[in-house]
Amino acid sequence: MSRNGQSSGAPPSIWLQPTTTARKRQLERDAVVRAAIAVADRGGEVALTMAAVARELGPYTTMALYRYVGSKGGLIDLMLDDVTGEIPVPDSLGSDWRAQIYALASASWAMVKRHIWFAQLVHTRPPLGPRMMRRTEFMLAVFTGQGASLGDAMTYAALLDRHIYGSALQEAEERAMRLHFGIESARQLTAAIMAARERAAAGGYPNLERWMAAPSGASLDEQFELSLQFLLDGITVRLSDQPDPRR
Amino acid sequence: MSRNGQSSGAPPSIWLQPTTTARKRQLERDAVVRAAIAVADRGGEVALTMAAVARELGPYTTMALYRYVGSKGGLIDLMLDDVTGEIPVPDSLGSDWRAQIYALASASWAMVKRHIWFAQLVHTRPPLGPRMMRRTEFMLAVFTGQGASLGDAMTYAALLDRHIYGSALQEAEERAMRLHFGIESARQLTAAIMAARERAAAGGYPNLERWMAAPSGASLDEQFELSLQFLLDGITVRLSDQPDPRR
DNA sequence: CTTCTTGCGTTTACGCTATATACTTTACTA
DNA sequence: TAGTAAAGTATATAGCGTAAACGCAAGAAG
Repeated sequence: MSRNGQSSGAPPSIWLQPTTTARKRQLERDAVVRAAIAVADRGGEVALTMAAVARELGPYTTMALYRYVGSKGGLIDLMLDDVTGEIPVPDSLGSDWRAQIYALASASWAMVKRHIWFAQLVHTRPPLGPRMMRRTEFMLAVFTGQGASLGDAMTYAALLDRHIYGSALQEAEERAMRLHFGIESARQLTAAIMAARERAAAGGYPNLERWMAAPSGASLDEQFELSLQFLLDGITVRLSDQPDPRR
Repeated sequence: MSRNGQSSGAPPSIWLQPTTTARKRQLERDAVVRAAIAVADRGGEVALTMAAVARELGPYTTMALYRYVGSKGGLIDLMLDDVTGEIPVPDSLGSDWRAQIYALASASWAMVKRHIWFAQLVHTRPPLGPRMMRRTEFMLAVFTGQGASLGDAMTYAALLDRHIYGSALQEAEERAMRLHFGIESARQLTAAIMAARERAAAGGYPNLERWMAAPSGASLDEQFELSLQFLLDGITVRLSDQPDPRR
């Protein structure tokens, strides 16, 4: 009943399985992952189907993919880890912890904007890929290097990731909604906005209506930056409250 | 081709359609929504299928639901708005803006913890429900009342919601993963953790491995609280930098 | 009281998804 | 050259959302 190592249950996370025996022609796996990324970059999470990936690869059937990625979940694991590799992670700790963390967060933000599907999928799989672990390890090293306990370090790392991926999710879903709803043409867009605005007016929401009439405020990039600084400020205070920079 | 009002395109958001003519026996809609919420509360997003909702209602077929909610998307709209109604929103502005926003954020957090599916679904639909609009309107009123521009007010509101829903998403997905992977029994859980930990050790991630060996740090509730305070601190500074509390 | 209309709920059907299983084909190795 | 292990295909299944057509029951109109 069980397919391998793990005692039983259900699909046991591709990271926990032995590396594919890789006997004869290991020219694929990477190609499959690359094709899947291309498909998802183009159409987001909804477009990522096994059939679409096979089509992207050319002369292959859907089932051929299963030889290389085990399941769709496994493919997603590989995709997530692959693009996480686009984020540069320093090899050693620098003198300015905040600058290093800021750079990591910014690079992460740039990556998730390139790959709109990332934020939609990252929450659905355990983050056990080597590059994802390396990235987390770096953050932990930075914070513990500043005297934080391991628990606090993980708290800070999680808090920053939540912000990065949360912001990306917002952008991704907005884009998806714009595609998926009938809002291709500008005419339909304004029509939809006007209808929503009327609802706001009728319901007695003056501020909301005013905003819908003329959406204003920081761009998502600026919002990202702003919140990031808020969070880094908070972490800074907590780190300096630390009894003593130890180890 | 088009079903009603809106010129064309695709499912035009249930909020923008005329309220159902409500001629003969309008005993349902609410019952459908309640049943759907019950189903999703139990099994999360993945369990929310039209068939499951019909089964929950008892003697109805799947297709019967479509008379009342138009589509699955429409049902989700109604569910999201319904539970948003569980968040108390003050009728007027108090003297302590931070306390009011804090209370709203805390109540929102409590709600999304009760309804694990909320964070998974809120990003997939435009937030046009009356109760969602009312909640947003209140936040805008608070911040503009403190002298913020409308754009800044929306920025702050969005930033807080991102944190609330992002935190909820993390909790929801962790729970979903625990259910969906073979981690029903404690034995399997520890086995999975140990395997992951070995990967961390092999990869040379000492901090990560140490943390996996003995996960520590703030609970998700404490993390939520911590980040919330960071964000409120940041907003406070920005509000007090405002030239003058106007209007 | 009878006929007409209207809308509820069901039935049937379609296209799409992931993927288990069994098969054929290919290519390297002994 | 024969044997074998892997690559890729064909087929089939269960579940999903939902379009379309239908039977039926209840209120309105004559």
